[in-house]
Amino acid sequence: MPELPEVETVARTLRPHLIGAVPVAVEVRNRNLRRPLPRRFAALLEGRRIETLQRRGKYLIAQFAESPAWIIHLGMSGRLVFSLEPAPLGPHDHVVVRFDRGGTLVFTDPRRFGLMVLADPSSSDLLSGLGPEPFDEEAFHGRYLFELGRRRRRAVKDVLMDQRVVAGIGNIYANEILFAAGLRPRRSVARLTLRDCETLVRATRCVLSEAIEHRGSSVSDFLDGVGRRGGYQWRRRVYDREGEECPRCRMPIKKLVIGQRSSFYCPNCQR
DNA sequence: GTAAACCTGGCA
DNA sequence: TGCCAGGTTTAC
Repeated sequence: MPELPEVETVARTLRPHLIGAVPVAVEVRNRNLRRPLPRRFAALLEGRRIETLQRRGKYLIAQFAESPAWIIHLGMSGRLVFSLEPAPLGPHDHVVVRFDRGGTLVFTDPRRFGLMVLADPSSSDLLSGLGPEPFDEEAFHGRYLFELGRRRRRAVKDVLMDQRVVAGIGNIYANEILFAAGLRPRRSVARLTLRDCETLVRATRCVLSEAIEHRGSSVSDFLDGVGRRGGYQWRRRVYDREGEECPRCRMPIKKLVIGQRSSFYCPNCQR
C-alpha cells in the first residue's frame, strides 16, 4: 500500500496530534512484525515527548529529545491511525499507544510486513542504504540517473523502484511515472539519453506531488493518519487498468510482469 | 539475475 | 481452490 505519497500523507495528518505528545501507555498485542518487537519496546517509548515526525522514503521517523528514534515502516498493509475515541480493537491491531493529552494511535497490519524499530536514524541499517529523496534537487537529477544507467543494463522500472537509487517509489507510482515520462517499463536505463533521464526526474516529481495533493492512493484499503481514504486512485492513468483505454490515445493499456511485479503501460504513448 | 520467503484477505 | 496484492530480504 504505502509508497511515498501515502507515507507523506500519514506524516502530515499525524503531526498535529503527535508533536508534543507523550506516550503514556504502550500495548504490544502482537510483537511478530517483520522484525519481532523487543520486550522492552513499550518501556523505551513511554514517557518520552515526540518532538518531530519526519518521512524518509517509505519510513516514518518520530524523534524525541534523545536517541533512539521510533522508526516505522508500513510494509504492504500497514496502517497508523490516531483517534480521540478509539473503536474496539481488531485482530490485526498490533500496537496501541495512548498519549498523555488523550488520543490513541493504533498500528494495524494484517500481513505483518510492517516494521517498528527504536534506533538512531543516523546509524540505522534501515535508513543508511536509502537513495536520495525524489524532491532533493541537489541529489536527484537527470545526470544522476544517466550516470547510474551507464553502469548497468537494467529495466528502468526496476531502477525507479530500487530504494538505493531513489527513496519512496513503489509499484503504483513507478507505473504512473513511466507513463508520464512516455517510457516503457522494460526500457533499459543504459539506453536512456540524458534528456530521457531529465524527463523521468520531472515526471517523478510531478506524479508524486499530484499524489500527495490527493492524499495518496486507496487502491484497496489505505487510510491516512486520521482514518480517511486517499483520492489518487481515481487519478491513476495506467496502474491496474489493463485493457482500459489510455487516457491520452485510447489504445488499450497492456500488462506485463517485471521482476515479479505487475507493470501497466500504453504501447503507443510509451516507447 | 530470478525465485521464494514472510503473512492475510479478497476475488474469480 | 488458486492466484493476486501497495514491500523487502534472503536464498539459489
